[in-house]
Amino acid sequence: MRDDLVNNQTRFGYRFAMLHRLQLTMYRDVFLKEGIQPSWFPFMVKLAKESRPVTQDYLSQSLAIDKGTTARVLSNLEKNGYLTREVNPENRRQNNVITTEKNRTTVCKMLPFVSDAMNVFMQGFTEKERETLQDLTDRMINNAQGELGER
Amino acid sequence: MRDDLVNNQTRFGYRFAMLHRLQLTMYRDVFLKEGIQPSWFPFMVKLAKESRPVTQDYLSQSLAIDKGTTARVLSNLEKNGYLTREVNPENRRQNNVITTEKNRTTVCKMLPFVSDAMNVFMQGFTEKERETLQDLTDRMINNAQGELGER
DNA sequence: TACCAACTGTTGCAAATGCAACTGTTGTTT
DNA sequence: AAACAACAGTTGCATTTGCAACAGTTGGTA
Repeated sequence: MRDDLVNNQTRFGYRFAMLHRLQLTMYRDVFLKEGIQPSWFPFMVKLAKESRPVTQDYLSQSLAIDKGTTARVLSNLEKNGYLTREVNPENRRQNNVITTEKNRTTVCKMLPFVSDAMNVFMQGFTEKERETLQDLTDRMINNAQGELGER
Repeated sequence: MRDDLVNNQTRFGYRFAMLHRLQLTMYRDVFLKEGIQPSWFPFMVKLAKESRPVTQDYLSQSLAIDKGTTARVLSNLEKNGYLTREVNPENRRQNNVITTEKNRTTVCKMLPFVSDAMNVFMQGFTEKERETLQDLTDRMINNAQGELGER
């Protein structure tokens, strides 16, 4: 082992990727059994939380997911009845994307599984530690989105 | 906005995924310009740190990446001269995977870019906060790997 | 020895994903 | 008004990825 090769700073990249892969592994099966593709979920949750129509561009930007990918995922979600899309009459370049009740219901049904997975990750964490983690991760996301937004 | 729909616990899943996507966006270009596929990097780093041959199964398990994916990534890395593979004579099911000097050199060349990206994420973080983040993320990874390893 | 289960790696398949090129729409400038 | 740039979304392409089926190897058991 050559510990000098990779310092703690760079290892955060590895940690982010690991956490992402591990969580996917943890609930992929449950999602697929419910007919939900894991790639759908970020969009489903984001939409469920919105009370008014949003554009695809908004979803793409706020989730940091490519607009092409977004277009295809939304197309699948529409086919499966989780959302409706219609051209915005005031700006015919945009689509008004709106959640259905089916989407909200399904999201509520799936959230406990995510919560369970998160409990595995945070086994042995104090309430204080969970709060700290929340604070640090949210700040990192804001920092990164701020930087990328400037380009 | 319906904040009651998704509590803070479940939002950690979203945060992990966001951090992962954001970091990829941040240095994908730099990697590709150097002829490195982002998917190669975890394997390159892991191998560079090992002084003795490892199996594909070890890499797959320790990185939480599917063994099929591992086989294909390693095949590409071999073609590009970043590692050598040979059947282990003592157990002909296994491959001895060994880093080349080219791999170590390239990893060292790329690490500063990762480090820069991490600095963006942790803008405004105190040294103490970085240490806390390291502690919390490492514990989460251990928790999750422990759980998944039991299956 | 013969059989069988576990192990290790490979490959077919389907789905995901970023990029770039493209279409159509809107807004700005001359 | 005409030309052009910016915007929003779609699609072709190449790459990635997990799962499952498979092949070869090893170890244990009858």
